[in-house]
Amino acid sequence: MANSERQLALVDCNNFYVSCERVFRPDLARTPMVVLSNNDGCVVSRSNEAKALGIGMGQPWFECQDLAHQHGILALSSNYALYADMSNRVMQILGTYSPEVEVYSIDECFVDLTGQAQLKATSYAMRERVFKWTGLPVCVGIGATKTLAKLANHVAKKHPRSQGVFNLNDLTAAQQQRLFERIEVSEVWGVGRKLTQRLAAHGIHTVYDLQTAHTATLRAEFGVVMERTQRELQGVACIELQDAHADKQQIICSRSFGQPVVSLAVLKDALSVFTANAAQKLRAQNSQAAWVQVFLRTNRFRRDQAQYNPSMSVPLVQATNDSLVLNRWVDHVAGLLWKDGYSYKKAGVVLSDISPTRVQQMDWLEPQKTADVQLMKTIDTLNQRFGRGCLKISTGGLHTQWQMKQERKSQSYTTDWHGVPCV
DNA sequence: TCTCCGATTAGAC
DNA sequence: CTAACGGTCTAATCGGAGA
Repeated sequence: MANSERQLALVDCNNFYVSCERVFRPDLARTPMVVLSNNDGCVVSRSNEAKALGIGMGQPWFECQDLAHQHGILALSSNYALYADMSNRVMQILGTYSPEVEVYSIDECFVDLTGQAQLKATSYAMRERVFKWTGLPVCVGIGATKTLAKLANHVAKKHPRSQGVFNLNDLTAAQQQRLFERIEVSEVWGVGRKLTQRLAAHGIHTVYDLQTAHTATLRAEFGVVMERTQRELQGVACIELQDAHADKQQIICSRSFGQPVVSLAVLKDALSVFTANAAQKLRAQNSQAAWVQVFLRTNRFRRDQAQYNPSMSVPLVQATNDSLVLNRWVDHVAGLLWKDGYSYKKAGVVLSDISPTRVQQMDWLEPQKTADVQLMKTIDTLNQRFGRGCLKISTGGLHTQWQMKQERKSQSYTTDWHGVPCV
């Protein structure tokens, strides 16, 4: 097809968390293995061997016990410090291939290769360099739009013959049609479980069906998002690359508890740690929040237990990023929400109505306090140097019952000297 | 009836 | 022995309250 087409690559690491673990444990290269979510709850990354054995993405780990014992599947707790560090290395390498890149997630990056002289050679070289320098396998999908690049990446991953690189722009219209007729619509970026069902009700089952569906009807039934997706599948870019990473509009810190929480003191302890984390993220992007929400959750999977999932928001008179101020509100709200007699499984703090710290809402009644700004800076600096949680606001982290289970964590090979053999 | 805005939903990973 | 099921974020859309 036309060489005027945009050549947008999506580079995606294969089985990212598992692959990161294997870099430092080459002996596990053929072991069926998975990485678990927080609390060792669900499977969030699977080796090819684990996939082949039928372990599902997002499956609760306890459901896999039989299979795991039968086949000796290894499960590791997630080690985010390690994955973040490996991710940075990959992104840095990819950044050398184009000035136009968007780090889309921890293991994915869009790279605009339009106009590259040796496109094919470059794509393979990119892949080989990442592998050589980090030990991580990646696949490269290329298309004229982000949605097509994602789809191309799926093809590259699925078909070994592609050798890890697939360019949709190399296909004729007829070849593309035949390919799209064979890919389920659920593989399309933005089409999840619910939409797959609703699309099926309209006779749309394959990528080709969606690509060629009647646009006005699609728009009327499914809204703008689906129309954009269709346009993107047709090669019309509707979703632009985002250069700088925008400030977050909302910051959440929530966690499921290792043990159910049944006392207000323990809940407040957990919430104060969540608040400190959330506030630190806020300060890291030089923002302040004017809206604080607290929520509690009982265990929704326990049909036998009474359910209570309250949440409450408070608007602040003055936006702040001060952990102590925020924590006073969180603490207060927690007291209002709390009811004895329930077994709480999860809680969280949400900061929103976020603005840059420069913009200060004037308040006649309560003059702005600046004394604590220095204190917060000191806390952030110390925590950064000595590890998060080394310094915390007075009430947080004294109880341990609520803390999450992580019984299978690997060492932080790249970021932490502790546990690294000295010889 | 319209508009605004908080709550809910759906999706990604 | 039983029970065990993640965390953060965005954008669109829904729907109730008040104008």
